[in-house]
Amino acid sequence: MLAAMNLFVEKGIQGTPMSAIAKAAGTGMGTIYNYFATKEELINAIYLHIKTSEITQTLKSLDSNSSLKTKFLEFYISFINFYLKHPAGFAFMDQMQNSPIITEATKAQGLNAFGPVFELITQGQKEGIIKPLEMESILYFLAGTINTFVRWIQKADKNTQQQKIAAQLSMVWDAVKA
Amino acid sequence: MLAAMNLFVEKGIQGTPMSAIAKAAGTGMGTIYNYFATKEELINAIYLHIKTSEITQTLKSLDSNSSLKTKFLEFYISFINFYLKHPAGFAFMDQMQNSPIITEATKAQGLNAFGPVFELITQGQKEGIIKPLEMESILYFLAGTINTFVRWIQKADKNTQQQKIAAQLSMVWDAVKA
Amino acid sequence: MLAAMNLFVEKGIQGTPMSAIAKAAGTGMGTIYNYFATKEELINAIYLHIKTSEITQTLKSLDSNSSLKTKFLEFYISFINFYLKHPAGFAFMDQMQNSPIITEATKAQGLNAFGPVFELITQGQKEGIIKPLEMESILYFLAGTINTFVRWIQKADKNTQQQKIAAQLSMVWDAVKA
Amino acid sequence: MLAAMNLFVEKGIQGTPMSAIAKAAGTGMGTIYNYFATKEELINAIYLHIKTSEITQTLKSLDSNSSLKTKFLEFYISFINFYLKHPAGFAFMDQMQNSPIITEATKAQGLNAFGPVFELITQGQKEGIIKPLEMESILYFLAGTINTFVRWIQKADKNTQQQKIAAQLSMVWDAVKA
DNA sequence: CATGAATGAGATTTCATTCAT
DNA sequence: GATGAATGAAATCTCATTCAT
Repeated sequence: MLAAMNLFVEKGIQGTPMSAIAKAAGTGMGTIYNYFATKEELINAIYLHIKTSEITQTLKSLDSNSSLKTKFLEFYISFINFYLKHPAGFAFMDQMQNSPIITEATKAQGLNAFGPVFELITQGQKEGIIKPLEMESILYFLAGTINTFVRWIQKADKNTQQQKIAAQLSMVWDAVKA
Repeated sequence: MLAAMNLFVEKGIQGTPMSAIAKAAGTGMGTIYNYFATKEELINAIYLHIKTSEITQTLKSLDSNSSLKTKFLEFYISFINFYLKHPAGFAFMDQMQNSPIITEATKAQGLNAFGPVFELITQGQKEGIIKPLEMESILYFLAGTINTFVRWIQKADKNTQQQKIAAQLSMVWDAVKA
Repeated sequence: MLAAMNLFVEKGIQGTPMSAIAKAAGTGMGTIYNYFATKEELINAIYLHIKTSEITQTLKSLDSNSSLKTKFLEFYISFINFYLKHPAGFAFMDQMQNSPIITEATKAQGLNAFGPVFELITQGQKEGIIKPLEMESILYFLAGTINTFVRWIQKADKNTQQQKIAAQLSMVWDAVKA
Repeated sequence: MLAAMNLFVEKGIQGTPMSAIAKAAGTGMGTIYNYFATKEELINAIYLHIKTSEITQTLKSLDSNSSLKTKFLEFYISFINFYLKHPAGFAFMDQMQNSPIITEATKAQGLNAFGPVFELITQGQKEGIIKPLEMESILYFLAGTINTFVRWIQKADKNTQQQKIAAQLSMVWDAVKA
């Protein structure tokens, strides 16, 4: 899966034959097909793996004693850091986000992992700290900002990253705070 | 180009042979190749056409007498409405956003059209109305929010659209306002 | 189709890749697929072509002034001669007779051409010359005898063919005559 | 072998992977290869097994006190009944009859078992009851009629089978009788 | 002796592009 | 300038067979 992901990112889905994946992974092509019935199934598996890791990793770095605002921002930063640490994973997800290859079932499974984010926002709304808008409204808003932000700072000078993140956080928090 | 775009959206780039485009467009395959040297060139042309229309159309609906905040929000709404009116165009751009098929040259050309948005934001910053952040920081932020927002409300109930847009605007404005 | 048939007979269906057919036919592989959507469709087309020729050719050699018995035997001989003249065609049909590749539709179409044989036998039954059995009973009987007979004498010494045919006819006629 | 035969009949040789046979037989793939060196060897073994059973079973039902004509017809009926009782076996043989997979050696071995039929016909010829034609001429004739006949009545209404068999016997006997 | 994961050669099919008409 | 039949490289996927366990 790792070999496949890297190739998909580098050459595109289309530009990566299964034979190339097998070679990069050091196996035979048939072996891949023993685990993933089709190329699409392999792609979905990678998607789900990243989507799940995304949350799992992010949750680890959460300090449960912080204030809600701090927790929220930590969460947001965590996501950004996750993708900065895994640029290939980000590029893969970016490419796949709207691809018809990712099935609805996979997307639904991927969403499952996001329960903790729901809770945090709901809690903030109860406390009157976060705007009392529809959950989806807020989630899609945040997702959109993370996506373009990461795409941008990946290409930017490392020295300015902290400053850019601060700017981003200021916009994000003002956007959602009540 | 229209026939091609609709097919690309419906069946995917991969799933749309040039022969299908020719048939849908009511011409021969050779004719397409008289105007676009390759399939990729055709795709880039469509991309650029939409990107340009996006701005052209949006500028039309701008009332130059409004306050800066109103202008800004009108701009934002305009973008949303443009894509709501052209769902195939949106789906196409969404699909192509991170595709290696779109060349850097095309992307750069697409950016050219965005001069008026630059000016508006710069003006707002001078007046102390908009956060004094890097231009790109703000632009990517806005672009990200528009993208996921449109994708979401396209699928949503038409009756709730206005309310969702209002919610979105409240977040967007709070995010960028000084 | 001719190139394909010869290869199918020589190497078997399985043992004949489309690339080999293309090469033998002096075309590109894609060209074959412009006329036959799949390998199976090509095989069905060959089957139908032979089945149709079988009757067309046979009918030509029929003397309409002969007695019914003579006509019947001429018919029978004609079939045999057709296949002796086209051994590859025979081998192909022999191979395909019970193959699941040949669709029911193709078989039904192939049967259409056999109207004249039906008529001849019906006529013979009316005249009390041929056993008053079910039409299918007689047809399958005859078909079975032709099949194994041709397969046999193809391998046999040419000098004894006439004698073998005479023996066969004596059995066939005794079998069906009233 | 039984599991393999049933799958071959149902899905075709081509459509039956060794893994499917192993699963259906409740063993591992390797185990099959301990008994049959290749898939083709397995197929030849099945062929030979059926060919041998065909005669063995048929001989059992023979009444040695009957007249030669009766014996002959009993033989013929016996073959038909054997295949009606083993439709999968028939379908398998039908499919394999002219397949290049069955080796000449296997075919020759299969023929060995047919000694008793030879004798019966030779005896009939000596007694002047059966046409004094070449042995092969008669055998191929009979084989052909059995083949198409069984294929036909397998699909037919069970109630009419006896009547169809009677019709068939009348043709067969008239064909071979002196 | 049984097992079944691993293998990769090879088969079918697609489709961007060309070019004679 | 328009056309679409011809092309063949290249992609996905299958499966007989092996062999370490």
